[in-house]
Amino acid sequence: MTGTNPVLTSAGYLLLKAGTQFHGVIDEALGAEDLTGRQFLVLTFVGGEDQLSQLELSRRLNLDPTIIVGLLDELGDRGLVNRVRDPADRRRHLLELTAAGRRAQHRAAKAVAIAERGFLAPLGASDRKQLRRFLLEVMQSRLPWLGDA
Amino acid sequence: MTGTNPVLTSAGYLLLKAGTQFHGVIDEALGAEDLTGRQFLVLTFVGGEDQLSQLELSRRLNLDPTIIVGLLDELGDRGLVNRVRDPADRRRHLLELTAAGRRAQHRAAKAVAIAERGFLAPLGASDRKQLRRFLLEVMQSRLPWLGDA
DNA sequence: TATTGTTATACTCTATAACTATA
DNA sequence: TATAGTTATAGAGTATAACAATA
Repeated sequence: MTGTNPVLTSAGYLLLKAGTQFHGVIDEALGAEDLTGRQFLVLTFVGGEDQLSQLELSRRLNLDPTIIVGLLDELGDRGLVNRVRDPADRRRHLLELTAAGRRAQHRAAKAVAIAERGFLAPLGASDRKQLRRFLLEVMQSRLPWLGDA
Repeated sequence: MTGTNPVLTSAGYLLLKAGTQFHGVIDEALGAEDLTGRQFLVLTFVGGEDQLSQLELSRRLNLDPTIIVGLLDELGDRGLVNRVRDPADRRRHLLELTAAGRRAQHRAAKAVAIAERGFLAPLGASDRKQLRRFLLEVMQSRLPWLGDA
């Protein structure tokens, strides 16, 4: 197709489309665990190193704090996440995974990894690694909690 | 940060975040042209090689046909796009850019290219090119109208 | 007086269904 | 009878503002 506008083969446009399409792929892959991509990220962040408050979680997910409430309500009802009052500052809720939450996160992470493999299948293993390095390079300054992973 | 979950440094997660963040960057860059990213893509597709109907446009943008209506109404009111009845099938509207529409698309494309440069600034020129090749490889089968650009 | 989390409300966006005109 | 485009409506998702409890 000779006349395709350069915009439509630019890295930026392809990045946008890859992002949205991969989002769909993820949500589908997580359907078996009855999780959305967003819920999976909540589990992942809550299960991470630093014990997060709701406000800190909202910043990492780039979501309004009011949205976090409903997310945690549901994951709490399903017995995957607990809210614990911070004894040092009783306004804050510290978040932690239950044992079931940890198991669900692990299963979901496997499903996501497989989906990612499938999505990137047109690339060979070393190209996939290099793509990851490029993206890490680009995003490092924009995702401060990555540190220098 | 030693304990960062591998999910958060995976190609897939970084792809998602890069996509959403770049979306924000684009919308901001296009603010000067008073266009959203979506409107810019409409102009770009309509200005492209094949003369599209609204239905075909909705497929390329992956948007419901009912959403296209409002988009074209506004871009039409602003004198950037025209709807022309297809003489061969009078149910269809063929879309075309006005002269002003073509100028707006060109200006916007420049702004977007600059924004993309900024977004990918952590990468050198040859890494940017390679990133684009990787993304093209991955997305080629998912964006059929790219052909083998 | 400021901050964390919560609730209620309003707004935006999208999906669904029904309609017109063409085929 | 099916399709392209349109309109109206309802639903989902989000942002805004106000509130209770802590600091």
